[in-house]
Amino acid sequence: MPSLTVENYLKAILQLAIATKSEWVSTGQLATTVNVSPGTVTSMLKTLAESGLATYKPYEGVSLTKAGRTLALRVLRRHRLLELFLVKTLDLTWDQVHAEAENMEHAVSDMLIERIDEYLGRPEADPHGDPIPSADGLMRGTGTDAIPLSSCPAPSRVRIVRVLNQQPEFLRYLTETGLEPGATATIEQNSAEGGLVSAKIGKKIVSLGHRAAEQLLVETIR
Amino acid sequence: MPSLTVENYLKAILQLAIATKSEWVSTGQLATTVNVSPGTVTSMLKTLAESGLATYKPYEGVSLTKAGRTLALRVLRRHRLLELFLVKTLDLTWDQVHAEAENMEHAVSDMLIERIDEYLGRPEADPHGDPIPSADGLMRGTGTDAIPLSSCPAPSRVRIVRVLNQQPEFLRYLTETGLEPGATATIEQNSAEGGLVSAKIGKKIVSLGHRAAEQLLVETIR
DNA sequence: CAAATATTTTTGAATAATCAAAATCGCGTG
DNA sequence: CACGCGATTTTGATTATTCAAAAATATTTG
Repeated sequence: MPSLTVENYLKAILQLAIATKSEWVSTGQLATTVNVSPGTVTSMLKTLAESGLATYKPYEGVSLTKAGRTLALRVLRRHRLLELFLVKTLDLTWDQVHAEAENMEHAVSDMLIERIDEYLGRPEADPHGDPIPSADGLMRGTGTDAIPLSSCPAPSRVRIVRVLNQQPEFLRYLTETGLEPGATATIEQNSAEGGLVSAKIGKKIVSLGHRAAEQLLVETIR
Repeated sequence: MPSLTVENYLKAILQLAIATKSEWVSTGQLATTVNVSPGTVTSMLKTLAESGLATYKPYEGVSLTKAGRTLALRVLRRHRLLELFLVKTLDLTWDQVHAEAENMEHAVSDMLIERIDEYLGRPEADPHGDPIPSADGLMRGTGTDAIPLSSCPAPSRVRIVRVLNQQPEFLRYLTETGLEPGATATIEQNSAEGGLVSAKIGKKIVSLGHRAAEQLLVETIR
């Protein structure tokens, strides 16, 4: 069984690969997200390569092998099901569950995860709208036609489907302003120059900088 | 924060101290329950002593300090609340939850445990009848007047309150025979010579060897 | 009470994960 | 195309946890 550390590296590689839309991930990126020094990453990459979990090309980067990807998806699945489970059973808020699931994801059995999946009715996404990989190791619809709020044309109506940033402060801000997955809003203004988007949500108008708006994926409706 | 390993040693010391009704625990006992070699235990005991979590006397054994005991009780509390939580929310059986909680107990925050405690209505015991230490670090009523089934006089009526052995096979056997906490039974026979106890539970008569009957704590009723 | 036995500690070594700092590599610019 | 800078890898060490086997200490027994 892979150690907690290995699981974390694999998960980080997968998530970076998805975020950057590139199969290969650099040592530096990994060092930052796993929060260790670059040298540590290098030696871990050799270990992963030896275990057949990743392909490592010095000075190039890493990519996951089939086995590595499967493992990483399993970790992600555990993480996301746990998040949703905690929200549903204990009413934790979506800004609390990420950190909690981060620890628990390495400590739960497949059997428990299966039970949770069943209990939750085989959900497709976690509280942030992130897709939950299926038990057979497939990443499901990555919010197929979802686009960043930052790139929505000025007069349009959208539904928020996913939030990419998991920082508690950010999430709490979204809750305050009503910008949660499932909510619908009308884009009133979107100026590239000013770098901000204004949307009417309920009766209020909310403005967000593009930096923040990029973290919200939405679907256009009607 | 104490490592997972340290937490496990502390928990084991506490449980052995309780089980043997002696403050001091020997290196050998610990080695067996933690499942490492005796030499490993010796070195860990020095570490625990240095951290102020235990008092170590070479060739004598260890005992927990106030700080060590508090920490150990917190681990036990997490373990037992998790067990009950899994049974209540996901319908796991009592023979499944021990192993699961064993892993999870090191990966959940105090906040989560508090939520679980609240959700469960501040329970006093886990599914095996083991008392749940309180949030302020006190071990509550250890089944005060409970005695081993093996020492129950022949004609008497008892209620099962606690099961000391957590092995899944044993627990499943108890479930099959109906010998679960809360159940009541009538002792029909108890012979020291034959080393077995027979009890009528519902309409059936169940016989148990003394070895097994020692693992069941009961209260005399009526 | 001394020899045999059991328990505990010491010793020497291994593994996993990490760091800081030195050495190396690769690429863009003048 | 050489130079230099930023990214990456190496090197040398450290910490935590573990083991097996040797040495030391306790305990039991004849």
